[in-house]
This record gives sequence, C-alpha cells and structure tokens, in this order.
Amino acid sequence: MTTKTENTFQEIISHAKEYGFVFQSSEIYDGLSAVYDYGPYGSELKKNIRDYWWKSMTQMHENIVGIDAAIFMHPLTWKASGHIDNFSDPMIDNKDSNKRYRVDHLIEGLAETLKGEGKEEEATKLIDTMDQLLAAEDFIALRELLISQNIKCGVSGTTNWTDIRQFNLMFSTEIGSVAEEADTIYLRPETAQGIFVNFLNVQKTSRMKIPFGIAQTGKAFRNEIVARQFIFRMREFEQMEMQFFVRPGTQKEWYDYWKEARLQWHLSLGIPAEKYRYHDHVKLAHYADAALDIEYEFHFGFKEVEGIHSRTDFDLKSHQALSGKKMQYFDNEINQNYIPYVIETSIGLDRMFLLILSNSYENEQWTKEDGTPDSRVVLRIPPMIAPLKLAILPLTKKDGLPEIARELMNECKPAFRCFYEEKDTIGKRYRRQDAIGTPFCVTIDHQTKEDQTVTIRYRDTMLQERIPMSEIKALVLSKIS
RNA sequence: GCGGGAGUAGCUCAUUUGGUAGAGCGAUAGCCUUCCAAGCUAUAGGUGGCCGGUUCGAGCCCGGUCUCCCGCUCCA
Repeated sequence: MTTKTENTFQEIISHAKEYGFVFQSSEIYDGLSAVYDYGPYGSELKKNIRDYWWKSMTQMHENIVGIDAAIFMHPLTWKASGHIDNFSDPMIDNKDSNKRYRVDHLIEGLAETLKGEGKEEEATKLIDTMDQLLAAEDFIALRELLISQNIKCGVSGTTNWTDIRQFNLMFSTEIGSVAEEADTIYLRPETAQGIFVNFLNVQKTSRMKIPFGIAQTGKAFRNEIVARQFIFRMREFEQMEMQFFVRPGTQKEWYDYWKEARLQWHLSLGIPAEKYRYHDHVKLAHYADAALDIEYEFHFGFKEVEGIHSRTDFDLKSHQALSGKKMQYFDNEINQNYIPYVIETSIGLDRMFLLILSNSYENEQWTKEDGTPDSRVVLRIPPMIAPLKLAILPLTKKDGLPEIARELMNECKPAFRCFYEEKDTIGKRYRRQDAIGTPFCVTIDHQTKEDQTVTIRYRDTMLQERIPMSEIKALVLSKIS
C-alpha cells in the first residue's frame, strides 16, 4: 500500500531548511558561497553522528585514544606535510575552449610524449626547467615555456593561453595584532597533522603501545575553486579522523583491517550495503602507498564519504626532518627504534550527515481505506542518532492529560531528548515528528487515567501498541543504544 | 573558472504584451476534545536577491553583482 516516490535532491535541501536542519550561512546577506549552518535539529543530528563515531572509535577500542588539537598550527607544519608545495597548483586556461589545466600536467604530458619518441634527454631537460621555474614561481617564464614548446589545448588545438594563476587551497590569516610584525598563519586544511605533531606526547602520556590509534574530530578549511552540491563540498567542514600507528611492514594488513572495519561501521547504521562501494585510488598522493574511498550512492552518483589511506611514514619522517625532533618509537618486542607507519581513516562529518539525510528521506503516498489518498514525508533516521528520541503527546489539552504527560516528560528528559506538544490534532503531530525523524511518539489519553497505560506509536511502521507508561523509558532506551 | 537554468511569504508556485503582488501548504492564537495531514475563526509574514539604467510608471525590459542547481573543469 506504500509506494516510494522519486526523491529529488532538491526536495531534501528544501526539507532540510524547512525543518531546521541546514541553513545557508549569512542568508540575510544573500549567503556565503559553500558555507552552511546547522539548525536546531541539524546540530542535534550532527552531534549524534559525531558521538557515535567517537564512541565506536575510542570507547570500543582500548588502543585508540582521542585528542582535540587547535585549528591554528605552526606554519612549518604545512611545509612538512607538503601542503605548501603541493596544495597550490598553478593553473592555466585555454581561451578558445575555456578548458583549464594544471600547468605541470601539460608539461609532464609533453615530456612523456618525448620519452615515447626516444628523446629521453630532451624530456629530462624540460622537466628540470619546469621544476626550476615552479620553484621560483616565475609564472611568466613558465607560460613562455608552454608556448615555445608549442603545447596545445587538447580540445581546441590552439596555444591561446591565459596567464598562469595560482590557486592556494589553504586559507591564511595573520597571527599577532601588530600588523607589521604579524606572521602568516594557515587554517588547517586537514586535522591529521594535529595528530602527527602530537604523536609522542600522546603515546607517552597514555602509555600506548604500537599498534595504537589517535582519533580526532574537528573543523578543516579548504578554499576550493568550485564548492558545490549543498553540504557535500564546503569550504569549512568537519572531519572525523583516526591515525593508526603500526610497525613498518605491517601496514598492508592493517590497511585491509580498517577497510573492512570502517565499512562495517557504516552498515551498523542500517544503511543498505548496495548503496556502498570501495573505490581504489590508482594515482596515489605523495604520502601514500595505498588508498581507497568508501563511496555512497548519493542522488548525484557514487561519491566519497570516507577515505582509508596508508600514509607510510611520510608525515612523521617529514616532521622529524624539519623539526629536528625524533619521531620514533622504541618497540620492546623486536628491540628496535623506528618511525611508525600510519593507516588513516578519514570521514567527512558533513558528508555523513548528508548521507543519513539522503538515505532517510522518504515521501510516502498511499490510499486510505475509504479511498482517499494519504501521504507523509518521513525521515527514517536510525533511532540512536535521531535528533529527538521521543515525542510526548497528550491527546487533548484538558482533563488532566497534560499533567500526566508532564510526569512522563520529567521522567525521560534526563535520559534522552524528548519533545512535548499538545497543539493540533494527534495525526498532525505525528506527521510533524515523522518529518524530523523522531522514532517514537507516546500518546496519553483518558484511559491512561484509569490504568496508567499509554499508546506508543512507531515512526517506521506507523503501528501503535498499548503498554504501561512505566515501561516507556526503558523501552526507548533499549532501542536507541 | 566556462556553459546552461533559476531567484516573488518559512516551503511549492501564480501574477494575460510594463500600470503600486496572490494562492495552497506551513506558522501563531483560539474553537472543536479528536489515536495518523488537508474541519472552523482570526492573525502575522514580501521595499519581488541586491545595485544601477530605460520609462510618467519596472516583479516584468537592459547592465552589473550575489546566491543556488545542472554539465564541464577541479577536488595532493
């Protein structure tokens, strides 16, 4: 009797706004591109997702501890991580095709062609020249190199290039209030480095032995050229990361372990397995020896929600080299000092939020027994992360029913998030709770006064049953843990 | 960044070729006292994204700008 109608991404965005989940930032000033705020129910849902991740990472793993590092970090951090050198790419546009390219990719492409023709020496010389110009940030000469080598756009076939422009994906600001003496400082583009620079502090104070992990949630910032698709790609976003430190040579087995463990975490939220897939990285980042994405099928296709990266010892080794401080661990079992290898699990909290919203949203339509159509919008959010757990509704606002409802409210309020409402018809109140994903509603009626029983109504099935009011708290608690 | 589409009430949308903006839903207050929306009454809410131009007069025409959606590009 229930038919699922076509869910559009647009509907979900409207719903998210209308019911207080997500608003555009600074909306009264026309908004700020790719920045969003979370409303009352949205912030509750986001917090619940974060808490669920945190608990499953730290509380459920004796060898994983958490930290909360600052967003500001010493600028050399980003030198060591490679972000300053690799996170800002010189780009160029072809004026005829309007296609944009990374300059280094164009020149490397020509070098490959030359190699293919057996002109090894010429290719090497070209790359060397490019590297020198890139290091000197001489974009004028770099553009001339492009033109003198007759590098053409693959689409238009012309050399009608714009000037080279640099896109730095890191936000910067100044630290220190005296303008002339202030130093440039960056907003972290990833939370991971806060873990790496604290590696030994954490390991020693928590007396962790390898293998062990450090978990962290927090904001990161990237000045994306194009940021789009609602909250999927934002300039300010929140990551939930865990860096797992292992003995060199064992990284492959731990990579496989976390690949499986993280997918299981997603499935534990009741999301269908067919909505997920792994995507192995073919082209690896400068720090990785293996990497994959866990992708979810959003309305706009399969997209990355979480990344599992085998980061080798790249980060710790770089920090050791640049800081001059040893980043090594002494392993008693094998009597060796070494820089640990790292497996990273990194999930976007905002993307997980969008995933939950997309997966939960349903516009149900059916025909009632008397032949008239009926419908509802329901968010089938997993009860353990739903913004509200229980709505307490007196059938009428007279005859002492609100007083009884208040008693139940006072009993349950300390244990989980409850909502009280006596306005409008009971059916309308159920619909409102469906729209924000409240898994349980309890109705207090006249019979309650006689035998202390109430009606509990389930969001997903719309079925209801009569049980003693004294059992409500325990029942809800059992379903949300 | 390029190309396409769009922006009117919280949401979805109307407003015949330029003549001082409406509906449905929603919200609030009340009625009804009711176990699954769409019963009744009343109320609130818009300088038509913003700025400028043309015009006697602009939601409508023109320019700019901001924001959103789609495609491309980008996303170590």
